[in-house]
Amino acid sequence: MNASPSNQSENASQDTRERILDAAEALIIERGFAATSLRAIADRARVNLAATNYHFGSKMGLLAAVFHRSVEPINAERLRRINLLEDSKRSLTIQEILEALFMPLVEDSGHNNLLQVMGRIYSEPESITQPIMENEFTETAQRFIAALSRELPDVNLEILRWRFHFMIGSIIHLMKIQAPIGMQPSPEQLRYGVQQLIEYSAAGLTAHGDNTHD
Amino acid sequence: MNASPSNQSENASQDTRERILDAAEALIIERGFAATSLRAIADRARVNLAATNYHFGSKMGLLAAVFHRSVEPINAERLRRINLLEDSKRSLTIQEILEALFMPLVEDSGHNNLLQVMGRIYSEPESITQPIMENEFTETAQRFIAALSRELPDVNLEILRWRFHFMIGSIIHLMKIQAPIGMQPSPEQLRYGVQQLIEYSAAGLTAHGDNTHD
DNA sequence: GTCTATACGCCGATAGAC
DNA sequence: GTCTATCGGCGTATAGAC
Repeated sequence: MNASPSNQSENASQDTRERILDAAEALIIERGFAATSLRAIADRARVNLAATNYHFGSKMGLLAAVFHRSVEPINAERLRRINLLEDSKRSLTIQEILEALFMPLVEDSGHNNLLQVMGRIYSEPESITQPIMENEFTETAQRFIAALSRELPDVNLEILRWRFHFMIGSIIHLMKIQAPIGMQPSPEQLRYGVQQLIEYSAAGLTAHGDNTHD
Repeated sequence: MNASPSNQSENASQDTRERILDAAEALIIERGFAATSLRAIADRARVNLAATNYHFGSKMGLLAAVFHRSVEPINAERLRRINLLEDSKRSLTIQEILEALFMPLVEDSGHNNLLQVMGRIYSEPESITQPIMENEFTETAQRFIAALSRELPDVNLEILRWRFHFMIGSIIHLMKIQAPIGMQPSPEQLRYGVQQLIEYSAAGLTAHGDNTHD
């Protein structure tokens, strides 16, 4: 495994790309995206400054690539779990669905810096970053909203969408406060926070609207 | 009222400061903070570039001043309402407390661009912006957590703090998606979203922890 | 004190040689 | 594919005019 490549020039190019991605990821975790310059990334990756723009087009393109590499396996695991649950044909609890959505974030699956990257990137400036994440997350969100709606027939679909957004806001905020400057949150803290979030969100999602007073 | 000032130089200085603040606020709402340069702000305010740094020390200092000017009356109104509620000496509903916290955001009190500024600023890059907002919000948060804790004696205080953070994440996310690029959300939409959030959060805050399954 | 003119060292991006 | 050179714009600092 990982034997010497048959085509060395192809591999060299792949290697440059990967080195840039690795360096960018490390620096983003350390300092955040806005505070990380392409020059610092190029230095760390031992490549020329212009190589970053050659391979990724722009700083934003590089951000999108780093984010995608981190979030793609998590989304895949989320979809695997919700598929498993739905294949069982039985009725699901809200807890089960939310566990399928959130537990892949805190369970180690090879790399363990996914959460740190996401925490950083979710904290980045507005209009540039948000479309990237929305695209990355749309399919997953639709699948889980559908699953929740199936188990919550009394909650109007439009209202359920609102509530799903509130939940997303909570998990984003959780990742931000758990991943402050260069500090690594302990896995136990993270898992505990996510468990609290699941309990909180399950209650919020199932709220019935007529208890407006007393 | 507003008669000619007795000291014109004092007034001129105040005027420059205010013009910079106004220009900064307008541009931040239009483009976001990171995308707004001090040069653009100075041009719009018809002052010299260096005047921005003279009056506010740095771009971040200017951001803090803009944010403070927007959020201070809202926090004052929040505290006024929670004081009123607590002075009544009766037991409060969670709904009432959350309305005191969130309704000042969507009720017009003179200016109506407070929400847009906050939506923009909450979307800005991480470590620079977050301390500003935390300082601005700490007193209010403590008062409301205390009020909620009084009415939720069965919820462990540490868990209640987690849940309060989840709720803050939701309102931040709501402000971000309601205030996208240059677009003004309708007051009805905003009010509806906040009402949904109150209902959702009230259910989440009161969740009792032993319904982990079925 | 208030404000201006000017400059310094970064930044992201790109054109063109190899 | 990679490199050098360079561009315009940025936040910031300061010396000096009023």
